[in-house]
Amino acid sequence: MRLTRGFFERDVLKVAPSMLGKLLVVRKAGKLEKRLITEVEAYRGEEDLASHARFGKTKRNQIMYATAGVIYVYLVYGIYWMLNVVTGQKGDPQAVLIRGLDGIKGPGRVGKLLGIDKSFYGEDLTKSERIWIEEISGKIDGKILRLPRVGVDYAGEWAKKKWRFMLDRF
DNA sequence: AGCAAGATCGGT
DNA sequence: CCGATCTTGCTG
Repeated sequence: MRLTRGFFERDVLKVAPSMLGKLLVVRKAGKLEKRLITEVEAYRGEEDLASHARFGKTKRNQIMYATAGVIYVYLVYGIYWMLNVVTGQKGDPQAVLIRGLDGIKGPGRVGKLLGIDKSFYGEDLTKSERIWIEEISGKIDGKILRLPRVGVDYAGEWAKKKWRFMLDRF
């Protein structure tokens, strides 16, 4: 069953770990690509110096201030599309970066596999016909690891926060 | 207008 | 360790 608005409207530190073990579904060339989400990172508010929202609202990050459940994508290093989900209350910039799927490690590879590009910016996960997240039947066993976020050394103390979550056995 | 750096990855 | 490749946000 597809996740609805309420799931994403909670604080990002609640949403991020609860996205683990959910199924990311993307329609690609007419076929549905379904993968378990195994690793995510939380970015929380303008005060979070690791977040793109640290400069306040800009053209690139404006979607982070929108209603939860929409997608934030951006290009890093001129090559890789990063797939994020906006969370929390409207006006409060929060997002979850999807860093890994079952069998796919690394956010750059996730974007590449799923064919993510600029056209996904602002897509609504609760309504879209080509991308959404589903609850799976049954339970995922194993614990959730909490680790520091990757590639944000410039963020000082904020780089040390353990806002990266991953399923132990993947 | 110009520039340095980037929520990465693959090859040396 | 380094290059790829291009957008972004800051500086002047």
